[in-house]
Amino acid sequence: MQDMVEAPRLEVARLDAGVGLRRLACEALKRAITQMDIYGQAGEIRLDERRLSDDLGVSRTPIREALTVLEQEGFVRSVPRRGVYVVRKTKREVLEMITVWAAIESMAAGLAAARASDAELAGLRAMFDRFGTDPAAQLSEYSDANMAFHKAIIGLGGVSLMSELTDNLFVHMRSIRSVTMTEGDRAQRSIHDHLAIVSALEARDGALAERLVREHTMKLARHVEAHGDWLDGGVAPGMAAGR
Amino acid sequence: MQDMVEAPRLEVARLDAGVGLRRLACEALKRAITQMDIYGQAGEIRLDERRLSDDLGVSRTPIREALTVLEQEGFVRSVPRRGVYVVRKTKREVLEMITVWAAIESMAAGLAAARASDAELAGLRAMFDRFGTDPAAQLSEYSDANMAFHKAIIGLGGVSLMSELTDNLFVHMRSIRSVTMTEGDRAQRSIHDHLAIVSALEARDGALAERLVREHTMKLARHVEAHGDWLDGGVAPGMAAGR
DNA sequence: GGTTTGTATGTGGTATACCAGAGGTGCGGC
DNA sequence: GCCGCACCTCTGGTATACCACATACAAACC
Repeated sequence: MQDMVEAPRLEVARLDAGVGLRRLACEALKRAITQMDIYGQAGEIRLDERRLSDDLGVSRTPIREALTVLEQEGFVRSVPRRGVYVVRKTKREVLEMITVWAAIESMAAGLAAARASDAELAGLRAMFDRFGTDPAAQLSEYSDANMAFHKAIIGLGGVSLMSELTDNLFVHMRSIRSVTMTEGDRAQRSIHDHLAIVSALEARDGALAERLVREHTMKLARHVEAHGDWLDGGVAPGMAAGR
Repeated sequence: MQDMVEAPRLEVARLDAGVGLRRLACEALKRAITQMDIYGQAGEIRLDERRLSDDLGVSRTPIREALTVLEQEGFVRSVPRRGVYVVRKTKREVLEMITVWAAIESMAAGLAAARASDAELAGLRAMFDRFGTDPAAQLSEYSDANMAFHKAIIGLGGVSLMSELTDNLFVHMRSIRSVTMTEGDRAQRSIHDHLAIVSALEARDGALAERLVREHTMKLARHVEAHGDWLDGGVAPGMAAGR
């Protein structure tokens, strides 16, 4: 107004007050649940509200709100007057999640072929250089890279709702990644599929990309169909050996 | 025990004890929000927790939990220390919902072609006889029938997760059905598309059913793209004339 | 007269107290 | 010794009280 020269302003960091304990508690609980090997131990895993509020140092109210959110997202199940239990996904539910994932990601791939920029596709291809072509080395690390790849494709679709929906699915899938990584050459073939998908996207062949993505993901579904029986009541294979 | 004849028991409605006030409040609020014409009025629609708890006759705690659920489902937005507001979907968000819907339902149609029984498909075709072939008569009723048809297809896919996810989407879509029903012959063409989809399913042509469903739904997306500008800040057309 | 600051009010966030129902355990009767 | 009932305890559900923050209005000072 009075001049072009700005008065020397104190650049404070805008500390986001009001983030609320609910969000904090929710994230803490989700982290705790996802990194806990749910399938490693037998018996129902019950969450005690009072115990949680003691451990986290907040009252029961934010805990309850966080548990409500987690229940909506499918991580826990609250049975009235009994308590809230960590849910163990059944094989059928895992297969359903993979199917929905396939549906969404395949459409996202079709959209990405049309609207993604060349630079974005180049970035997608660059993801492979980051961890090399020997995925058998660090399975867990490869698992994360795998997830990142699929997330990236969905993001390239440009429909943020797809990213939101699949984010939840991926968090669920992460807890059963032990089954997705067995059979060492599966990872190798997975890489091959991924490269073919990137090539289809670069060729702007939406229909092909769509088909490849769907077939790739449904391949995982068939794998779980064949080797995922331990989900229904058994114990995770290889989990006893430790993380 | 003592006899086969049962003592005359009072069949009370089993006022769902244990379901909790949270569920009750949640459903009441969702009903109130969905049947309120969100786009008819200008300005932010704020929900006062104390007012709601007074009106519903329960304390603020179940109200807050219900609002948390509704926020997760995308009906309201809670900004800290300010209040909770009813969300108005932007045109972009509506388009995203339709896109996700198309992705899920098309895959469901492909699955349905393979796994639905003949009887189920016959029931699907029977849905058209229920309200005749003149959908222009009662638009709102046709809208519901339309939704029911698409829900049925998704149900026939056999993946219950798809039904759960799209149920939320459909509830959101319901509140903007005014735009989906404009252009009288759109409904006519919609019926035509639906019949073609049923025929493809009956022919067990999964790929065709998949393509038809996706094209049909994306037709709606293009319609919204063309005529849905009032979503971003305007007032719903035809809403002023009254319900 | 305009801007700034202080205060008051209202609203969401949190904590806590109370209530009700579901299991578990112990005691008594059979 | 075994079964059943009653009481107790533990836990989730609900209500309410309190607190912190945000906004708006008003007054005072520049």
